[in-house]
Amino acid sequence: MPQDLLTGLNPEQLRAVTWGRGSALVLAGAGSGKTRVLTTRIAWLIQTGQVSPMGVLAVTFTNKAAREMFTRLSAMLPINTRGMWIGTFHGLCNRLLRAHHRDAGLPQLFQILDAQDQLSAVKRVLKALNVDTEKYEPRKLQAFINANKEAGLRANQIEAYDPYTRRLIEYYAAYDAQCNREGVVDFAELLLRSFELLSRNAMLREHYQERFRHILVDEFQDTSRLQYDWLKLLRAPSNAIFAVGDDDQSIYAFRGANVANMALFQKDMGISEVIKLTQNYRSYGTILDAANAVISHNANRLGKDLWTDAGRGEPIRHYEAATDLDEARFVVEEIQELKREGMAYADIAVLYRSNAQSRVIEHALFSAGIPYRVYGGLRFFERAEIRHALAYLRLTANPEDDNAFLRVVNFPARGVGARTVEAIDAAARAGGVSLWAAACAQGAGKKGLAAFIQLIGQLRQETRDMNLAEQVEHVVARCGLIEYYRGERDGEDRIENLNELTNAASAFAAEAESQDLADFLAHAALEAGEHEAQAGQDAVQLMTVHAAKGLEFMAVFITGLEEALFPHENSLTELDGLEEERRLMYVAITRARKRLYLTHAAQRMLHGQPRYGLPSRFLQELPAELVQSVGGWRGSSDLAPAGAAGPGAPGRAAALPYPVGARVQHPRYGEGVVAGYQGQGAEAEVRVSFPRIGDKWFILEYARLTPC
DNA sequence: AATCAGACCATTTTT
DNA sequence: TGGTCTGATT
Repeated sequence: MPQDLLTGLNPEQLRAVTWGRGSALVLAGAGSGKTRVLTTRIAWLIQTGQVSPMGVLAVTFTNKAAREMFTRLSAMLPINTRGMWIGTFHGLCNRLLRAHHRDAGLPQLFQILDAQDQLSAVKRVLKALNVDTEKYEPRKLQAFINANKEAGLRANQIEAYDPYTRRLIEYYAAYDAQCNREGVVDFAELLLRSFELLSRNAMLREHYQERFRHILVDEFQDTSRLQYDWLKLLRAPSNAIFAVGDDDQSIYAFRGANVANMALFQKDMGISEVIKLTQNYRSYGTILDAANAVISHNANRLGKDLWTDAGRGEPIRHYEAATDLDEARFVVEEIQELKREGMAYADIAVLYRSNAQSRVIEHALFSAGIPYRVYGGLRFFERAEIRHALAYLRLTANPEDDNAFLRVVNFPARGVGARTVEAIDAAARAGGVSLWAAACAQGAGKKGLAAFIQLIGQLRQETRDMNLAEQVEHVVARCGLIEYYRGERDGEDRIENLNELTNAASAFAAEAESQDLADFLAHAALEAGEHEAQAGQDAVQLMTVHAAKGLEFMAVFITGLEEALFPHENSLTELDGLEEERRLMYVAITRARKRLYLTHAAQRMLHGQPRYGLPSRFLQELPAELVQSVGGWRGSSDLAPAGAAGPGAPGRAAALPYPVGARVQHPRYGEGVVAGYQGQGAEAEVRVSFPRIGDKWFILEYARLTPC
């Protein structure tokens, strides 16, 4: 009964869950029970008979969030949630396009290109057109295509005012033509194609509009222009969209996310009043105050402050490291202390702005014998051996798949060299046929190629009557990859992964109740799998701040809080870049439940060069009373940064007007940090590092520096 | 076909 | 600094 569902909700949550007046925008702060609200609302709508399970469309950004929703919903309602339309934008579009492939102009078994596949497809297009890839870089073209598709634009809809862009448009068109020819779609195409399908086909559109009485959107601040338009297309005027998001956690603008959709949504739907979830169930007061203080420096906000009734908690700890090594040492020592106090390693996260920062910390953790896990490596379905195996599988399903063909025609090596492939490619282009067809036409003579053609044909035959897991197992066993990796030095792991692929297939078959190879391949593309996980192991979590979004930890270290690093220097030249960096800081702070450490290093090795950074402005934006300094190199004389003791440095530190790392003011360049000294006596020079300007050398005697 | 040296580059990346 | 990519070498 409804009371059961609704007990334990706070007034804000209750209001959101039982919202009854059309579309709603819910501003859900970090840790405010957003997922709970979303799933409870779905359950409530169903339980009160306002909608049938089939009348709900719930959209998320990640597979993880979608799974979470399924799980919670199953726990709340005695219904079979399997057939419900809950999923990622891409997953749901895939579903839509499979169901209406004919109307969408796609083959029934269309393949999905992931980012890597797409890049190789782009390269092939450029090669076929004889384009100078120095001038038109494949990656740039890929980004151009995706950005435009995500804005809802086909090649012929883009306006160009310069010849360079006109060329890009031309290549975009050629790329789309190639994809159509090969029956493949990239990620952005899934969305654009289904958007076009629905906008062109009124019958279909009305059918789904009629069906989805309630549309619910998670992480609404991350929707792109096209995703928002897609949602609007699916909504009949009489139906409601329930959008949940947090503008303060919008950190993916660089990937096409458009926070402005939140304001636009209010306007489009005539929403006069935003529902705000501001009670936080994750962190102590001090941490929330810090988060509120930092984010209050942003100008363009819908506006909300988080609060808790959990009490103040501990102060935030700030450590000023001399160097990145010192920072890592501090992190390790504190982790050891936390462990001694009884905290599990897995409850501790070390966050950083960019991946390059992980190495020093990893090294320190490794040396100390502390188990750790780094997010952000290759995921299961992205590994080379898995992609090879999938390519064989794709060829058994559809030999015309040129991407797959090229990937494995000579892997493992079977004597099909570049010349042969070149010839096949030329023949295919001349005849307007697939590489497979061209290979079959001329393959008889060439030994290796004949073997390949025979192998694929054989695999095709043999797997015809097998179930999914058997197919995968058979292809993996027979395609020659196992033998190849057996001969490799570190091939055992790869063989293990290949065997794991069979398990992945049976797990998929069970979960999705599908024995369809195409479904499995789509799954592999859409859900690349867990990040390098050793699940169950008690290990410290290392990740970028981006990767930490949505997660929480008892203790969090935010490292590298230096100007030019966090906020990142590149962001300062981007439109609203600094605000996005600040939101990133906000996300980072709100990951911590109990204890939060902030660290920065006066000197850090970057690209093989020492860099001297000022403390991040975000540190200054924190109210001093929330932060407790836990020491650092300034406080103890034995921790001078490496730069001070190098060859050429003056013999006696006392003779120096400023210690290395001191903040100084220059009349021309502004505020900087003393980075080092060189030379003696009258020739002594001082190096000062200025943010955004770089390092400058001054003759010590004449340098117009003042301490600050 | 595989290995190696040198060039080049270096924010973040749910799908 | 170190990872990746390319082109030359064997």
